[in-house]
Amino acid sequence: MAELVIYNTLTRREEPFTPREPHKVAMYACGLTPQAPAHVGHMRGVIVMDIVRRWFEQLGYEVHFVQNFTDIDDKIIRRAHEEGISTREVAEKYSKMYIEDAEALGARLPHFVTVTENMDAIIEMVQRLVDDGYAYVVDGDVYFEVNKFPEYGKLSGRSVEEMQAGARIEVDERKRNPEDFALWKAAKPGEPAWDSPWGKGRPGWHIECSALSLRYLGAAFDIHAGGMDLIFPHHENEIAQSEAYLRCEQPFARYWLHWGPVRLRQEKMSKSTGVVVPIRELRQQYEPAVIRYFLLTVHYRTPLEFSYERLDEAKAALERIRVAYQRGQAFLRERGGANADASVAEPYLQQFRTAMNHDFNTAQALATVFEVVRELNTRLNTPEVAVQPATPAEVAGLLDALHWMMETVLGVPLSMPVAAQDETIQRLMQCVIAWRQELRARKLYDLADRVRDDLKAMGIVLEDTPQGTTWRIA
RNA sequence: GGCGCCGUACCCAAGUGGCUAAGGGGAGGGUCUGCAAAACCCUUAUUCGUGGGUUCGAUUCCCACCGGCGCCUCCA
Repeated sequence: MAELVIYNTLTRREEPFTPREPHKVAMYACGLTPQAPAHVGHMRGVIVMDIVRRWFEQLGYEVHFVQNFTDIDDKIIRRAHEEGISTREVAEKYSKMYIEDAEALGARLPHFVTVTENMDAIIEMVQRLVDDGYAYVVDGDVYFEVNKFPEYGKLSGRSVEEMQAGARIEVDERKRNPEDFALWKAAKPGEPAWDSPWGKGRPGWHIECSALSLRYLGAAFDIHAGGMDLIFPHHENEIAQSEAYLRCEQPFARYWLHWGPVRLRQEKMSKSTGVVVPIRELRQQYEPAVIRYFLLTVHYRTPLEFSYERLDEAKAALERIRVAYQRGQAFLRERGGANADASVAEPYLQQFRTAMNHDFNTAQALATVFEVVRELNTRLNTPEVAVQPATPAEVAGLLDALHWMMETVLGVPLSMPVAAQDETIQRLMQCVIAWRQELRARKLYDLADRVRDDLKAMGIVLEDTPQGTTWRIA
């Protein structure tokens, strides 16, 4: 079987994946600052990482997946003022919302860690950077000195000189170089603050990810991930401070994985510009499985243009997969179960694995899913004519394959929405279908069609087949 | 100004130095059906932004140009 290949931002190449420790994967994703409701762009990261962890597990790895909440920073402080609650309450409120959204989309949760619970690790890290001469203290602030780290710029592919040429930021006079960044910020009056060797203050923006990932995963961990917009300066700074902290004896992280932005009307979805579709609102309009499917239709590094048309397409495509799956299940109910025969499904499983092994190419993997759907439908369609009439064993094998691809790997449920599973509704539908059958038998087609039309208007689809009438919620 | 990405059919979107350029949505035709729906079959890119170059051969590699986007400031 082909081995897993991952695109590594650090080398700008696809590389075969080799774990730090056999059979184990340690991975870290930069989480968010919980200070506003999450939008579709955030959820793309959630889904990408969920797929990555699931695929590693299928390959037999034990995965330790850590993600942070930056639960104290300037934006949280501002938000707390606006809402008239504490910074802690702000962080808890929006973290909770984020977790609910992630779970609704079928993501298994990472091991969440926060800044405020790990202040000791951060202070210890900053202290060593000061002691080793990588950082300097000014009026209670601590800055990392970029010039002390010769490899600065290796991730984003830029040099300090290039950046200075186009610098647009107002330079803090107290910094030795314009590119130096804060590891620790002295508290202003009234701000939440923690004791440190440099006085009361709080961590700078980048240090938390370094301190938390190294504390929970150790040096040279396998995967460090985030949105592409974090490559510079966030991840560049993380590498500098982390590898300086490790005294340049070990790399910080081994594979850097970045997913592409979600755009809306040709512009990146971003809180700062207000160009945003909150996932909360979208969940009112689309089944979470459809949203998840939509996010998987494009390779994770490609920018994804959000649109309701695309969501509707995703809905139709997912429905096609689900209807085939249900037909197969109905066939097995009628013909009796059988030990699954995987021989028909095997070539498709191979193809699917190849796609996933090629940098988690879900778009390509989905093409294989549809080939299984066609195989299944073809066999179920033509019982007498078929060269290869469907056997329960083969159908069971194809259904197993479909289930594994969609639910186990891609995390998209094949079952219909819960209403269809309600027992009362099921009995009711049986009655309605029986009545309508009677109307059809008496050739009262106008009435039979009215029943079907009325149900359609309610979102219930009736389909008459040679085996009887089926129904589903559209 | 610097660094980088992208441009594949009506729409979305994989992909490869050379076999028929995946798949989905949509549209048209057919089979089946009381009619629908679903499903299946056929049709929808002699061609992969434009112009050069490398090569026996390029959509795929290189250069230029045109168009779109991201980062360089908080950002997932």
